[in-house]
Amino acid sequence: MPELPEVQTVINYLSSKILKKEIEDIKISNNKFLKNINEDFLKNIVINSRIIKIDRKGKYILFHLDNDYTIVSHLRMEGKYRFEEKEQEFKKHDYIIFYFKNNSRLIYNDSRQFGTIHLTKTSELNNLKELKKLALDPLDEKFNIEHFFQKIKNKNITIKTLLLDQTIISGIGNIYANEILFDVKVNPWIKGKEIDFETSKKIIDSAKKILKIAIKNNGTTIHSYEFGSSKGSFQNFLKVQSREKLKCFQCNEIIKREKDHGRSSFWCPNCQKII
DNA sequence: CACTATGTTGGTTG
DNA sequence: TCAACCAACATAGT
Repeated sequence: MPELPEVQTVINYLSSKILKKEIEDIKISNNKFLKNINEDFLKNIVINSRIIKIDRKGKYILFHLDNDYTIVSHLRMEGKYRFEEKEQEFKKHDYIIFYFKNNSRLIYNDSRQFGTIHLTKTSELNNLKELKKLALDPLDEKFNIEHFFQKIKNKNITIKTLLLDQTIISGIGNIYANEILFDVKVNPWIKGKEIDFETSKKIIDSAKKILKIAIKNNGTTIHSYEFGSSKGSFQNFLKVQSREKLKCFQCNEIIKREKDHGRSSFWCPNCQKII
């Protein structure tokens, strides 16, 4: 489900619901999400604690507890959180339940079971292997275009695939990679080594712009992404993603779709020429 | 029914 | 080190 805008939307949603609530119990019906901990250890640390802050690094959600531990959650394709004020029917693929007082609860649901959960000391957060290797995301004020350019300039793989590499730039996934490249009129099949500094700057500027607008729209719901039970609205503004065989809004050319490293690239062959 | 697709990423292979 | 491929899994669409 999530790229940066969707993850940020989930964080905004949860922050309005669960901060400072005492966690009284956890029920886990599927252990496979727990990566560097077992169920007993997670329960030991989390029960009786409170989540005091929720933020993210790249697409990883960070639940900071009041006891110097942080839960690190990645939603991968289908992970979802929802908060319930009052008990309701469980849904298929509800796998982890955090119980607060008054029967309110936070539920983690993940139909494809790809999601991951790590637990680490907050002070050692940046030593976690998964976070350590992540690049900054383009909305981070410390994001450095020169650094980005250095990482792509010798690469013999496509700019589309490079934008998906979280060690080069974090937060971008398939939808926004396609949309950003359309926005800057760069063909997705151009190799990293063919991109000059000016173009890489344009790409980053566009990434900032598009990710911000997408956050304002609560993300993009194409298949199943939702926060709580609400959906995003950025799908109404997509220019190429999921528009195969439809006319380009800019020039009426037919939008193409082809796989690049197993992921669908969508582009307008007229607007996005090969250099 | 068989086959392909899907907002991800890690491990393996050459 | 780099790039290609496949795996994890459920579900919807052709």
